[in-house]
Amino acid sequence: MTEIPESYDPEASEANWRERWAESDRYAYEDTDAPDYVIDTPPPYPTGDFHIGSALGWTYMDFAARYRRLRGEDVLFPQGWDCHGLPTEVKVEEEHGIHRTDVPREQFREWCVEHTEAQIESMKETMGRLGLSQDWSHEFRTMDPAYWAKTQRSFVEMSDDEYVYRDEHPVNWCPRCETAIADAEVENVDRSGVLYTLAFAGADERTNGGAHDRDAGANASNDGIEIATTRPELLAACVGIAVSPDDERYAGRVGERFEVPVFGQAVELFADEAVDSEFGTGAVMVCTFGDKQDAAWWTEYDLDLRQAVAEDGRLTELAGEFAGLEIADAKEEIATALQKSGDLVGEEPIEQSVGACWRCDTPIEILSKEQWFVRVDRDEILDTAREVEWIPAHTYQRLEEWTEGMEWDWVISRQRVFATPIPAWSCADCGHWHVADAAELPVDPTEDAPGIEACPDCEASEWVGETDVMDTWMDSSISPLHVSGWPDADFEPVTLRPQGHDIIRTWAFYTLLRTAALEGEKPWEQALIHGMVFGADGNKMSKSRDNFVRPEEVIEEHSADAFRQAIALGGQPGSDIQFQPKEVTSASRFLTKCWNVTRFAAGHLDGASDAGDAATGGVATGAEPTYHDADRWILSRCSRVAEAVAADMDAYRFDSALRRVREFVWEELADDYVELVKGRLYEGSPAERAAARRTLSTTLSASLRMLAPFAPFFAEEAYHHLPNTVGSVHAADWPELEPDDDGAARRGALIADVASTIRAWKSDEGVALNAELNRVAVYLDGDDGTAIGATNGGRADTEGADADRVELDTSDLAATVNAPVGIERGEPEVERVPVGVDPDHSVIGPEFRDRAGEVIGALEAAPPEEIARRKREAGEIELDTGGETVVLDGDAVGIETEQRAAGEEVVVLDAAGATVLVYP
RNA sequence: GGGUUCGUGGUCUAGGCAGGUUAUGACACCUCCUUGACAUGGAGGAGGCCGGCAGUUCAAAUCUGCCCGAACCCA
Repeated sequence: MTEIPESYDPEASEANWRERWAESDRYAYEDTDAPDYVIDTPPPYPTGDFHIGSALGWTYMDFAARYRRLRGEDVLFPQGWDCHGLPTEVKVEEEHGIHRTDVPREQFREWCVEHTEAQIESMKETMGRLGLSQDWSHEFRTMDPAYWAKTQRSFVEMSDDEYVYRDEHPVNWCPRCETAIADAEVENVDRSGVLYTLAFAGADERTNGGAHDRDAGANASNDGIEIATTRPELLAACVGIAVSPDDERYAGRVGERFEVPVFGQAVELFADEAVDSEFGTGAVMVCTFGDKQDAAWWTEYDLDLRQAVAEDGRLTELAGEFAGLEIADAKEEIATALQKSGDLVGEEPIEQSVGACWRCDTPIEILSKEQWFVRVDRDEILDTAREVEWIPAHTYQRLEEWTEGMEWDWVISRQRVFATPIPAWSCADCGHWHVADAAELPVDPTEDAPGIEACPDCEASEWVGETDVMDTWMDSSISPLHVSGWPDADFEPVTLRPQGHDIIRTWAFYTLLRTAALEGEKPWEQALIHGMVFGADGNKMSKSRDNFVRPEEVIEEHSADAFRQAIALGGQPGSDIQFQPKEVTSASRFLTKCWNVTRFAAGHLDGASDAGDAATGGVATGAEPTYHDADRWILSRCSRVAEAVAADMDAYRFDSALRRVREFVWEELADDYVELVKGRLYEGSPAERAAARRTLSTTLSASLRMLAPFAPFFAEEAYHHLPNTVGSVHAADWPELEPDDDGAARRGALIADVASTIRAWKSDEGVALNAELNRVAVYLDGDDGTAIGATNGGRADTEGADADRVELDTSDLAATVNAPVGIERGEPEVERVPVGVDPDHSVIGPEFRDRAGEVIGALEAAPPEEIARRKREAGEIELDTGGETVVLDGDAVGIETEQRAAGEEVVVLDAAGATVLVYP
């Protein structure tokens, strides 16, 4: 007998399989004729931390990947890394105690690469521990030249197609990172600020902006105006004042000019719908630029450009004596100056929402800069997005809302180092921009010369390489293209994009934009959008809340397989899930249960030549099996369960799929079937033992294969211990069992239920479960007798049903309950006392419509024995309802009975479909 | 302010699109049981105005409207 340990040791087993899988190419994509299933796996930013939220997304992908392999599809589950970005630069600066400008760009890049490689290793370690089955031969890193050559290629193509252009335009600017950032990288944060009310004096037409002439106001023909602002530090950038056109306070004053206090430039009042007259005084100052609204007005009203904030977040020369101050200090000093000059007329605290850099939380400024942009074609993006199947469907609306709100084109240039170089040069003489040719890529224009000599505009031949680099989303948003072999291979949408709902507006959005622009195609067939993971207290996991759980901790305490199941059962994909340690506990108990069943089965199957091949259900060489109803029943159940689980998996309902597998294995296979066949396995004839063995082998093998996507380590371990299996469970096929005849399955189900009813009764009575009983008699109920007789075709009459009852095979049942079992005809020799009625609402409701309530009331009010008598004698039931007589078909009413034994020696039990008399 | 999702025993969750038996399961709790795979087991029990109010309907956890509450996204 094969050594099969008494208990399952997940730690040893998982370590073992992890190693063996790593050595094999088990999960490698094989380009065969089978349908492809290609996952556009998220390339995470290599922070070094693969947290529980990531684990959620990746276990979903792994469930799908493993399931599809069992279905025989060619699965490509690659893994990429979105390497470029500021956080790495900052880390490297810290590690080496330098500023990035202190060393050559090439040196700095090298350090970033080294750092990133270490972070990637750490995350791969966690991925391995979780049992993820990526195909590492398809790993990609956006920092590798082979990859960023593709990013550059996409830039060049989009430049040729005029999606990419260079222009001066207001952009979001992070003063700390000192780079432009895209709308998607701006997050609104709530903070308390101060709302200042400032007095602007009326200004004479002749007054000239910039002159510090406080007397100008005094001579002006118009009155002053009070405006409200939270940003007095931007006064130097003030280029206008706006009011609502409906605001009566300012009726007729549009066009008047005012003098900006302290700084003295003159600005004009204009009216615009966008002004909220409820806010402050109803008059707001317009700066270049306080916010996006200012930028919009700047364009619409052709206002001056006064840039008061520099790239480093300090005030410019425009701010005169305040130049060089940082925003916060400038705010205070200018407020003080306003107070001194008497122009500060009010201050009050206010809660406001300000845009901040999502990487460092620093409030952003809007600066007008010459940058590279990608044109945002909202219609094209949404048309593309609508071709994708979004799971769940409502996640599309997130994308739609975001897309429709896009006002600015996507700024893709970044003033950083560790990123994909923008493949362009400018002419030193005339400033003409030359974008690289596709054949030159990859290229670093800070080091390489362009492929052309003379400037096509001015014939000069001195070129300045672009030092700006690309937004990292330019790298990651071509991931489906990269994965499918672009640009060498023709692009076809990949199967699945799995990602969290938090990056719909970024990764999903940009990928749709880029695939549509480059290939005129949708990037993927399906987008599976998952939720976030919350801690035990119901809040989003965070270190500060101390509700943080690391996947490694859970794996160490229980196992990766238990963790994966807990994730699957946490809720349906798409919803946020709360991490439940109790689900992990429950999952590891299930594994113990499975282990014990496997151990039991292995003991009976080992060396048994009649057990068949579990993997294929192939023909065995030993005794020809004689199947019992119990065998046919569990085979039929197993077949149905495999179909239902597959349907769930196809719909990405991992929660439901795993629940089905568990219920089947635990309740039906272990609790019922195994109990039913023990007798046969121990002391049956060779033929009936062979049937039990083969059935056990088939159903257990099928169960392990269904469990394999969720608990890959356990399934592999158990599968290897199960005799007659060949190779890895992960290389097996999805269970497809011959559907058995319905009648036998129903008879088996009845036997299982009777056994379980008697087991429950024994337990209740405090009788040992293997205690011998004198005799058991099973009386089939009318309805189920009919159902069981279905093999005879049509509705069974008494004879048919009886004939079938004789066929009901009781040997398994007898062995299980440890008593001779008889199938009896007719009614049991016991008192059946009607105790209630069970009206069929779906019949009575539609028939009697608004009188249904009365009918049911009358039914329930009448004595049950009377109803039962009428039903029995007439086949229909006459009832008085409020003076009116109605007639019900007898079939519309079930009679609830309690059954009492005539003699004291008999116990009457109700099973589903039968009445069971136990003679103890 | 706009959008989306969600409110089901103590906790978490299924069911809701296609209205119709006793509302699913897990964890915790209580009682009983060592039987030849398993006490990390088995059998049973208690615990629910399915957020609230209206409406539609013979019939609502399920459909509709409003309200209350929560989370996320956007402004």
